[in-house]
Amino acid sequence: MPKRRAKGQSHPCRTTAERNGCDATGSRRLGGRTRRGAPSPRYKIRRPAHHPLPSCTCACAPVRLRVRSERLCSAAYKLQPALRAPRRTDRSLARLLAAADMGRAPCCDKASVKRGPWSPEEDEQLRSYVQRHGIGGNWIALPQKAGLNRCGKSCRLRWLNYLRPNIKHGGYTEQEDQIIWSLYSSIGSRWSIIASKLPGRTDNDVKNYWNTKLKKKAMAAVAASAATGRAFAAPATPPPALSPAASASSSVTSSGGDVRFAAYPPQHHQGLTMRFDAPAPQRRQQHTELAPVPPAAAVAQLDATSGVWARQPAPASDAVAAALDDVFLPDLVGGGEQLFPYGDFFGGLQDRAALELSACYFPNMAEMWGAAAASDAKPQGLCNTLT
DNA sequence: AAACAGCGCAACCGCTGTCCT
DNA sequence: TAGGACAGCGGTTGCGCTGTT
Repeated sequence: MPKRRAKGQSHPCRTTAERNGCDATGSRRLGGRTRRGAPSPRYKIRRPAHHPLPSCTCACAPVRLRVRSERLCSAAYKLQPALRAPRRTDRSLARLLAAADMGRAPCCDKASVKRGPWSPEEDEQLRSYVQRHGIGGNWIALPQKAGLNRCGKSCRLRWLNYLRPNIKHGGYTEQEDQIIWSLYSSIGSRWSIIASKLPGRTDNDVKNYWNTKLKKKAMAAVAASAATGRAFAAPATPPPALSPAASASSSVTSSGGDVRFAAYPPQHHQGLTMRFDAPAPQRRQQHTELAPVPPAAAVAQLDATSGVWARQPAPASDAVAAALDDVFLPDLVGGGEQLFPYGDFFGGLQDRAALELSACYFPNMAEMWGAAAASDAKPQGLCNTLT
């Protein structure tokens, strides 16, 4: 049964008493409050205006953007200051301008297609069609062929996130928690990459899981460690060896990944910076030429006696930190100024544990970005096999 | 019994990347 | 080089469920 009721469709029962009595499961069903209009906390976190690049002389000064056209840039800014946003390109600006000029072309006629929750019948219709014919390389055309009165994007989403075989829902293990936690701290909210390391999980599911549960768990752990004055402790359960699939993807350039797992976990880490609400790093195109990054083993050493992560000698540590900044923060940190205010509430501590764990999956950062580039952030078994 | 409040998560929205002409 | 078309991604929304008052 779909959980959601279609927009504008009132509940079949009138009174609360009736509602309470109409639950098919037999349990009480009370209240039901919508939070319409209440902005989510994340919504309030807006990226600040960007700083101008010396090379950009236009009024907009779209920083660190790949916009070369002053004409497009100025036109866009005059039209809508909000267009002053990261990752703009000439191409995207031109498209935005065109959309503003003529009205955005919808991907489908939203008035005539069904929206909202999927019925079991629709699910079966889509499932059987895809199993018989595949996607056919065109989601837009699929609904018509399958006899579904749905938008192609909606069909795609439903299939990838729900109907696709071997999808897992809920029941996250400690190991999965650690993987998500570690990768998030390293690469930010690149959910498709993170999900690709978790067989059966979708990016949407991982994202929801992080936002609703794991983030709180992580924050509570960090807060607890801060309150006790002890260094932050990572999740207790060590990740076992990589799954065959993950191992295969990782073993190409990794000779030490699984070995490093054997040394996990550090019981106490000297400082950890979890970048909650961190902006996603710039996309892979900007990382095709990577800064030289030392192997992960050089990042930190676990003191077997004390269980404490020992700092490297200052020069090496600085070099590592600088290299990592090059990889992760090329557009966020510049001239000693941090543009996005994230992670500060953890006291500006340095993360080593997260790097350690993520290094198990991506023994070095070059491999990680290489994997991202190779997969184009496509989760395993998703679009690659369907489109 | 009823109302309130918090949460989970499916679905949507808007944008970017890529391919092609 | 410009632009159309489509896939994919990450952020956000909002409905239903459930515990509490």
